[in-house]
Amino acid sequence: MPTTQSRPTLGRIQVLKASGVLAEHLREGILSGTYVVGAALPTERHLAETSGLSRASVREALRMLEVEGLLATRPGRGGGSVPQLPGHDALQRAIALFIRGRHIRFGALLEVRGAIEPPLARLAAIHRSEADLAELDAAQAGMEAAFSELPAWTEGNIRWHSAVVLASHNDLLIGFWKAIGPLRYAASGLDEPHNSPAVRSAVIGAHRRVADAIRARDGAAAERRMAHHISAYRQHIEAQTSPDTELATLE
Amino acid sequence: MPTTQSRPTLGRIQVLKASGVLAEHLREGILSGTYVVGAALPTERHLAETSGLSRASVREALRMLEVEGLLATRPGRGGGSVPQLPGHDALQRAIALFIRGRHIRFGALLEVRGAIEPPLARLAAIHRSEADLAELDAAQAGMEAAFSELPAWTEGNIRWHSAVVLASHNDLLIGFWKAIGPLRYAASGLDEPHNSPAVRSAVIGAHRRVADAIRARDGAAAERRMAHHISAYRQHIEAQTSPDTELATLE
DNA sequence: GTCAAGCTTTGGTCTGACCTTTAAATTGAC
DNA sequence: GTCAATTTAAAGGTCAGACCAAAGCTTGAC
Repeated sequence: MPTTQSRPTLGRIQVLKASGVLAEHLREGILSGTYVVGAALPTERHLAETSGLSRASVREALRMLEVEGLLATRPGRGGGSVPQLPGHDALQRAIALFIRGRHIRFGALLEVRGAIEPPLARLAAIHRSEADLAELDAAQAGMEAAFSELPAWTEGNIRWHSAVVLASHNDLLIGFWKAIGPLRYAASGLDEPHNSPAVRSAVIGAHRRVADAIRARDGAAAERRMAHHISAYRQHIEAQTSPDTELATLE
Repeated sequence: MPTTQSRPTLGRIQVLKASGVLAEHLREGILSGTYVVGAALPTERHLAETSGLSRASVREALRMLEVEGLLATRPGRGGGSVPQLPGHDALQRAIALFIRGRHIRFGALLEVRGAIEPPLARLAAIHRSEADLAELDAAQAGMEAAFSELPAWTEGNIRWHSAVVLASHNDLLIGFWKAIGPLRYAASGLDEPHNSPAVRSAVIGAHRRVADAIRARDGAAAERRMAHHISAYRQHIEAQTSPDTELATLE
């Protein structure tokens, strides 16, 4: 019978699950401010009642939003599901999953870092505040003071690079950078015991030049110098670690 | 009584939920290959039996993995939960949520694009294959042919930039780039009806110069020229759209 | 006033049932 | 025998109701 009826193009009807619909509603409510961040949602039983769904469906929706970083749930009286805005941690988890799942090689991570950190330095030169400069100086001073104390040196190095990145005030790029950081460290052996004093002196000089450009609001110079610095680091690392190493578990 | 007992540093004991434990097990199994991608997982009832949990808990775990992009579930006989590796779509969803939640401004998105696309051009020059060059040429020819046909022109423009980006063969950076693309278009009015013929001629010239550098494997030139091209586009766009526009709904 | 015991609220989990979807198996007309 | 319609079975989707566990609140003994 129905062979000659009109067949409008209609691809794969999207069957919506109850939990999915509720999740969508809550997601939109949290992002748009209808559900106030920090103030607990109605209880599961209440959500079930008002939505007409079962508690099981409500809970599935809440689990989804939890994974998305949109709420945190705590048991017990005074607990509940508290909305929050997705932070760097949620972004980082998603990126880490992507990296593991797609078998991203270590070399590709170095490429990404080499790609985004110089532009971050440029943005830092443009957007940096006085407080950013102070933190940058403090990190630099810390490294120079810890010149011959390797754990502190490494820690200071991370702090310095973080200071540059944060000074960019570009939250999304900062998120990308922070997401690949831990994986890089994990793959390169956590700290870098392979730094000769000569290398460390060179690092201090390079940092100083980048910081000068940021202070002078010279974006082009900051980007160029950071690219140079990272390129040197990369040659240094690639001489010791195979760029074909596959990234494994996170932390 | 317990004031002087030894107090080892112990922060916030992590209380694990049954669903969380199961999710972790399945996640690890999928990523490590114990559960074969494409081959359905055991049924929910079976998972419940073997794990000793209830079906409700099993389903919460499955919902979590579904959000993470690690599996797809279909009802009906022959259906089931089929493992998959997280793709660009999952990454894009997470990034889109981050952008909405953190109220990232349109201007910041332009910064991100300006930051990562030039390095992508450099990587394209390094890693491009012959097939990549062919696609790049085809996109270029398509644009020139559609010079006075705006929708096709815009489509061709996207295709050309995609061709450059894909030629980089850096899956993570490609993921970043693809994630911010739709949001950029959404915020800038989807297509760009504001292109005068003079602008379009300039675009064709700029594209040709970038492509030449990629063909010649000249990474530095490709990056420089792409940066120049994007910078011009950005000034063009910012004259028409406020960079302070907040990004709203996706798609 | 202090502190411990119990109460109450809220999420966490389980059991078992029933509905819906979809592919496979069966049946029957030709 | 072949093919289409029908039936059946195997999944996921949903629900209802119970009980457990955590954690703040209340109350009462001291």
